[in-house]
Amino acid sequence: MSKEGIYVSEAVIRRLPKYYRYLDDLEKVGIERVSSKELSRRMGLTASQIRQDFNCFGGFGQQGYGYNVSELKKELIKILGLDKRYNLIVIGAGNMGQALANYVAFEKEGFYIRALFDINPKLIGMTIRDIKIYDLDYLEEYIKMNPTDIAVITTPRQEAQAIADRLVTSGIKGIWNFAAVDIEVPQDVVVENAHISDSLFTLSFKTREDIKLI
Amino acid sequence: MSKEGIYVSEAVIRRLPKYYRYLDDLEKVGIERVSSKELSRRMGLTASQIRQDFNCFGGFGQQGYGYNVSELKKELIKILGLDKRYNLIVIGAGNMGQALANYVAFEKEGFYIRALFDINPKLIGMTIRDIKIYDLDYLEEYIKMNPTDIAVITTPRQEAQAIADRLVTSGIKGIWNFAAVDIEVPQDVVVENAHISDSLFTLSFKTREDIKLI
DNA sequence: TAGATTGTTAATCGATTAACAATC
DNA sequence: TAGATTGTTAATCGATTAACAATC
Repeated sequence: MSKEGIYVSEAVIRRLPKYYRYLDDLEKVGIERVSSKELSRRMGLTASQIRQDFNCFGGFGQQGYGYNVSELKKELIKILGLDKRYNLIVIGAGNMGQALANYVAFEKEGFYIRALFDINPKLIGMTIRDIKIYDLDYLEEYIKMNPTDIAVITTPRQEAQAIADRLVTSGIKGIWNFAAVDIEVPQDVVVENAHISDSLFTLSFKTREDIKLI
Repeated sequence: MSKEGIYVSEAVIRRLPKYYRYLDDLEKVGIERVSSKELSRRMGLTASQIRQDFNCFGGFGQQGYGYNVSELKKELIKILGLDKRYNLIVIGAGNMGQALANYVAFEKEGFYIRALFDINPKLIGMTIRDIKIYDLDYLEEYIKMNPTDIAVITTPRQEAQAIADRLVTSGIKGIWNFAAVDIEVPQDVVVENAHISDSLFTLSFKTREDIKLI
């Protein structure tokens, strides 16, 4: 962990939440230690890969013993940034926006949805679990007054880029994008796509009987 | 396209829906032809990769011309299996299940949600856009009487594996899994995960300032 | 101590990129 | 025809896997 930063490939990043889930499960059933071999058996990865992945962030294991489950889980929490609290806003209070606002489990991990925004007059003023739905016009002013870490875009795809531009101008550095479109942002802004229709199309592709996966 | 099947890597598969989206956009703004170079500029891929990807499925282009947008889009529809209709059922009529049932756009691509299932007596009997919520006990009988292509799991994670087992026993071959857990199924059943909490954790990781992405 | 398992280096494998002949 | 761009082969790059010395 040099001071100049840790370099991590996308492939490793995608596996990190999965490690966290498995470690959490192991801890819940009371397992105290786990070897990379045992973890590889459970997760369907190779032991080599698991050790390589963890070693991006430092050596958390002990020769002859393996990894302490609780300790490793704690490390993963730190690595993923789940030891912090995040203020979220959701742009678009339709089906997906409301579903996210209703989903309480994110709070357990430190992600708090503080406000929703929409242009629909029928929605504006409503609350979901005490979370207010504001007029989209109020977006910039809201952000100015309320420090916000992550903005979630659940608008129709046509609106997504314009919203992203406004978010970027307002200083938002993390965008979780549910709109089925790739949005362009400056280098210092992180976009994570949750393209669920892409996921569905992938499934329909994989159910083709003439397709063999490599 | 040999009769023994097409072999496609996961990396290629993940790009297919993205190609489809971009081709759809190009068609919508009236662009008739596109070269791999132009498409690479728009999509942020290399032209080489685009040509390689398409050539998994056959040569759709023409030297000196490029690709005909509408034709290529049609090919992608066929490749992704979006020229067919799919009957879907959703297990779990909570936030996410209801949001999916309310999301009409999937129907335009051939995905029809036909029924929801839940154990909550307050939900059973309700309808969402004319889609009935059934008692989960009725799952097997429903599938027996109604040919179903894809089952969507939006239950709490603890229930997901048991549900998957029942779906597999009932002959379901495609599962779209929103539960934050990896489910085990026989080889001939396809699971596509929509692990949105993993996606959020990835975002929180990427917003760490000491992290450099490779 | 002996056995187990890590951290890490080296080897392999697969995916991406480059190059170019074929051809529209 | 000349220019453009594909389809495809070869070169490169990066990720995964294997191997093993270090050590608990």
